[in-house]
Amino acid sequence: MKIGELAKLSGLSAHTLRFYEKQGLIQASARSESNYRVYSQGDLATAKFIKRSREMGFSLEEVEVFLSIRADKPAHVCREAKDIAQLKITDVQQKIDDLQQVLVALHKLSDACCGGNESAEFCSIIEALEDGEGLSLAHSTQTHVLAKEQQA
Amino acid sequence: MKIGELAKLSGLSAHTLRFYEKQGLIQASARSESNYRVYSQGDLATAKFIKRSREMGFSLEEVEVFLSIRADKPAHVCREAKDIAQLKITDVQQKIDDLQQVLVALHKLSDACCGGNESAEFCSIIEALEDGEGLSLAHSTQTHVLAKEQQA
DNA sequence: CTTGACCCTAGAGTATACTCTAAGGTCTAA
DNA sequence: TTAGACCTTAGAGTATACTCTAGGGTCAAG
Repeated sequence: MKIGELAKLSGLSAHTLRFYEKQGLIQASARSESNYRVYSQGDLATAKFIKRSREMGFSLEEVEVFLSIRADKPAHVCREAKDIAQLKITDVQQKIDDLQQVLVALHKLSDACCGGNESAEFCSIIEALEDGEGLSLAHSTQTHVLAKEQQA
Repeated sequence: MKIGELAKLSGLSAHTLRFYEKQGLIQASARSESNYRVYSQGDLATAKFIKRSREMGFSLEEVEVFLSIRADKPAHVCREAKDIAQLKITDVQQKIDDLQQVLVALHKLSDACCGGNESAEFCSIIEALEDGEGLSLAHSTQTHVLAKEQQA
């Protein structure tokens, strides 16, 4: 199959597939006479493997490791895969904890405000951000919990 | 005070303060003869305001709105501030929900694996990523929940 | 009068993962 | 034969928020 079909079947875009190829994650098993990428069922499996890994929150770098384990399983041990998964779990748990603290602080901020068409002269949100009272965010490992996610 | 002192007192770096100035968030109230930025107590309050807002998860764009409300409160209403806070709450809650789903899937993935020095030939992590069974991630509003955060 | 700590600017670099563009070639069906 | 859908490449652009560099000026202490 050509890249368009692989894209459809894998759920990744053709652009993304070419990008992954550049990153060394997946290669077309052949090229047609006209230099089109030709993919096999195995390539489809690989594409899906990558997609699933990404959905689980693994970075491309981590996916690369999984792929190399997958490519030669006898040469690797379970620990290698589990270590990555465990680190990711810790990471995700930390993010959740941080976000939960932010959420509590946000609720405090928001709940105190009437939210109406009243002048903001005494808006409790602005006031709270000004004096910082009652908004304590226990310091987590990540200073700017959300900073890294605001590209959504 | 000069930028170094403001940095110390506000907890923002001098670099960041200059960056925020470029973004129009904060201005030095004056310049010295040698063209050094000179900040007032009010500027310190503004710097802290920005820092607190960032810690609450607001983007620079959102902080800008807060600052403009703060700069002329009578010209604004509470709703403007509360709307931003509410949107952020929804946003954060969504992120938490998504991460929680990822966490559950990650646990499933990891718990099934022995994690030992056994050959990865039958590693359940790799297998699960291959066939995608039992890893269902209900589709949330954000396809790649973690994709945006992996710059941590 | 020199050292070291500070300050200035404009602009480039960092992180991650795409996403798109330009300029062109290929293929299929009407 | 021509439109339209597909494919190719290299490389630039996008998002956000910094973070750093180069090259230079300022200032107080010893």
